[in-house]
Amino acid sequence: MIKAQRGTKDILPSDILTWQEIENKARNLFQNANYKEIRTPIFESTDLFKRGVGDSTDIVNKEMYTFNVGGGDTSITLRPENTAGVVRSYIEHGMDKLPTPVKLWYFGPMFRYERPQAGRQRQFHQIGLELFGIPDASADAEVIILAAEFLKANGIGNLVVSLNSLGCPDCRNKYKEKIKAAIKPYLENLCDDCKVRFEKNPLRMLDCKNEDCKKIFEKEEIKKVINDDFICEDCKNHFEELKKYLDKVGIKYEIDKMLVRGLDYYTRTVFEIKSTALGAQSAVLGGGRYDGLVEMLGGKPTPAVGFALGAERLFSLIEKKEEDKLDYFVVSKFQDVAIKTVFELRQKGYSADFDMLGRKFAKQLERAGKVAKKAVIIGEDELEKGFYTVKNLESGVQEKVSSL
RNA sequence: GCGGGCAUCGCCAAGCGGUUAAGGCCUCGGAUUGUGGUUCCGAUAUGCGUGGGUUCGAAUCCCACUGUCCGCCCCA
Repeated sequence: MIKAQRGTKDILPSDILTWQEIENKARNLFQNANYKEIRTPIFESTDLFKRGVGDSTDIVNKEMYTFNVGGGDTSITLRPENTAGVVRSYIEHGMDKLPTPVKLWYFGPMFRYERPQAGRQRQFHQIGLELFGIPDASADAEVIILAAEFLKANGIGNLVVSLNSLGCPDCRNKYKEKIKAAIKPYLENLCDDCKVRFEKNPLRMLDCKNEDCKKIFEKEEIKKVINDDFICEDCKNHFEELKKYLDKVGIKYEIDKMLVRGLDYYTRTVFEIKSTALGAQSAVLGGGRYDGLVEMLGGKPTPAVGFALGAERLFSLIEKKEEDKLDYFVVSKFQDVAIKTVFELRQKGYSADFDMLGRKFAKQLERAGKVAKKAVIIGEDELEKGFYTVKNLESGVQEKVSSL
């Protein structure tokens, strides 16, 4: 038997209403906020992700589905995330000529070759949005507010946003050097991963889960450097402004100096929303500002901010939507009459179905009782005298009507 | 890439070396040739993830593989 590939899942009819509900809520909320939906291709040039997501990230280094096509001279990759693709589209279609800001949202499958576990699949879905052209913290605030609103709309209450600022490239580089200087004496005691990170991407050391590394970062002298406000005046003001906006709207947040996201393109604001109900993969949603990405991918310098949300993780947190019963189930041994009646009911906008196997009366009614609110009964009497018997299947009350 | 648990019908699940592999749900048929959601009866795994092995005998023990779940890493 051929089975679904490892790390992929069928979304079955029993779950589809809940999925549709998630998508509907995103569509309503984001379109109300003047975001337009964009659908970009599932695969892109491998180069886009190498440059966009970053060569030093795990995503690019070991998790991409990459193929050589066209006789081996074209390398394509199944998108592991969608920001790079949306930015590519933004540049390619000259969206910088559109009124500022340009606000886009998306929903679709992403692909990462990882070991599946709770809350992690190889094909998974993300809902996200991107806002282009606004350097002011009001843009960061809007994006975070929409993220919180969206979760709230899905019944996730009491959420707290983890917030941090990574600074701009300038202050971040200075910060990196300071951290490296502080940690250097302990370099030998770090885990192997952190030794590599020390050179390639020192900030990601702070995310390390290794107990020995954690202990080192807990040391007073190092903690002081980490917690030191390294960011420049402009970045600091930007961050303060953002907090002010969030306070004004009443969004709860906590500053997490350790929050360092794993994609290279983030600048200044980064944020994450977690749930303890999810197990090890606790992040439901993550995002931040990426002021350098558009330029890095060949566009004009354009500030931007966005987030992405793991739809499967959200799905596991929310109450499942039950299927509604049909308005009518037509019960009759005359199949031609049944099919015509069902057709007419549907034309009037009712949901309706009938028995296609010519089962006997009791069985048809049994089915009706399971799937519908009302049964329309059409037998010899009804046919002859030209009326319908409508039975309310919840109350058992039955009445004769001349039309439906 | 590295640890640990688990794998019996569409779903849940008993079985723990010995003749025909419980049970429940769902599905299908009947009791009941026009009144269901209550009840009763019947049907549905020659097979227990796959391949080897141990044994007179294996779903039950051993090995390998595969899958899945949980964790590490990383991320949504």
